[in-house]
Amino acid sequence: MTRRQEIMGTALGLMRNKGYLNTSMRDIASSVNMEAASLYNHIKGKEDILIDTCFGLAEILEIGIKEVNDIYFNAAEKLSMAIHSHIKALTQDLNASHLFVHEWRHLSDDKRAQFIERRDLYEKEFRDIVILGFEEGEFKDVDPKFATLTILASLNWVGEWYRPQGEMQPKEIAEKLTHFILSGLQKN
Amino acid sequence: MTRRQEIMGTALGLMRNKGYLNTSMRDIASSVNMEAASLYNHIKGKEDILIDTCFGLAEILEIGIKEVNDIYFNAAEKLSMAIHSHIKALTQDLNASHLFVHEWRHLSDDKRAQFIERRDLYEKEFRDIVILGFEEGEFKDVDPKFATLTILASLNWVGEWYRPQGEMQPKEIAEKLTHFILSGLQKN
DNA sequence: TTGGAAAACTAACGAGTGTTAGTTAGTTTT
DNA sequence: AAAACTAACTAACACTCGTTAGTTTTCCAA
Repeated sequence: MTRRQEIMGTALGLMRNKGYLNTSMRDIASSVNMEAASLYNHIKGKEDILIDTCFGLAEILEIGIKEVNDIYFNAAEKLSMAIHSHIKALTQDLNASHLFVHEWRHLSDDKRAQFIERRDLYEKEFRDIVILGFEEGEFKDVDPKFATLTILASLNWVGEWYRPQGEMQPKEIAEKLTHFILSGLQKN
Repeated sequence: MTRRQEIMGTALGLMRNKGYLNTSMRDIASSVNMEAASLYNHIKGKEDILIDTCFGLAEILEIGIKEVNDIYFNAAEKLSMAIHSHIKALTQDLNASHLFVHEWRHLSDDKRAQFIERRDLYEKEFRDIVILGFEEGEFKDVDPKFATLTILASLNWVGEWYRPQGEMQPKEIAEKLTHFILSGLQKN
């Protein structure tokens, strides 16, 4: 592991605990036993951490959804695989997920605009699955925009309560979410 | 409207746009055309804004869920009313909702502990409805904890995309959410 | 063994932070 | 008329922030 990766990893942990703005370069530095100024031999600046993390996770998610839309045909199957891919990516690194879900707001204006654009595109890929399901006659005639936002809210919230040492593992979480989203709470 | 309310309202708007930590007392002051120091004639400090807002909304939500659990009997009906109450409270003041959903993390340690306690209690009231539904034989045998977290994630996310001037109004949103949560996406 | 890059250091800059102290003008109460 | 209160002000305190400049140490390939 390079020093850069060590710094990044430590920074992400701090930022998940205290928030991006509340984590100072001096906090990060002392956590890896160096001075704040020395960090600049490895990273360009504080925002680098946020940028790398947010866009890194965005890319993983994009690759995941594209794979799903390439390989599978049935909408329910697609949705299931998309949920599995999303949950796998989010639970892989909870520190990174926190930045991706919560702290992207603190990106500088242009980077934030780029991030939102890619986020909207990802949302659209999800929405297309919902629409496909309706066209196939498998899904109800719901408002696709509304349904997609609701689904993604549920998925992203997993990062808030999932614990790697807990009893529910990513695969099981994804299965339960898929079932819940497809068939709801009510019997019959 | 008192000067205090004016300051609070303005501060909440700024904090929703820029985040709590990124909003300085000087920002707030200049938005109400006074000096930062003068704010202290009306509020005790910056955290006052966060405390008042978070606990104020918490109380509204608590009253709502208690009313639901007092009046209604059927689990599906209870859930529907709880969702309506929650969405009504959240959409009433989007600026306050943002602080309630996102910025409570920046409360000082003891206040944050109090907040989490009340949040967990509210969650439990919701969970009891899910459990009741299963006992009544109306709901599926889902993991109540998991289901409740997923439901609340969907509800809280509404504050991110709801626009008062948009076409979907709180009542309709609540209805759609209820239907989605009860019966899911899939036909049959 | 040595030259040079990599990686650490110290010191400082300039800006911004929440908050307090002390003061003043205007209004209300006694 | 005197006292008290309200709400604004200026000035400053005591920090913290991200970052840069310049310097020294570490370490590895030639």
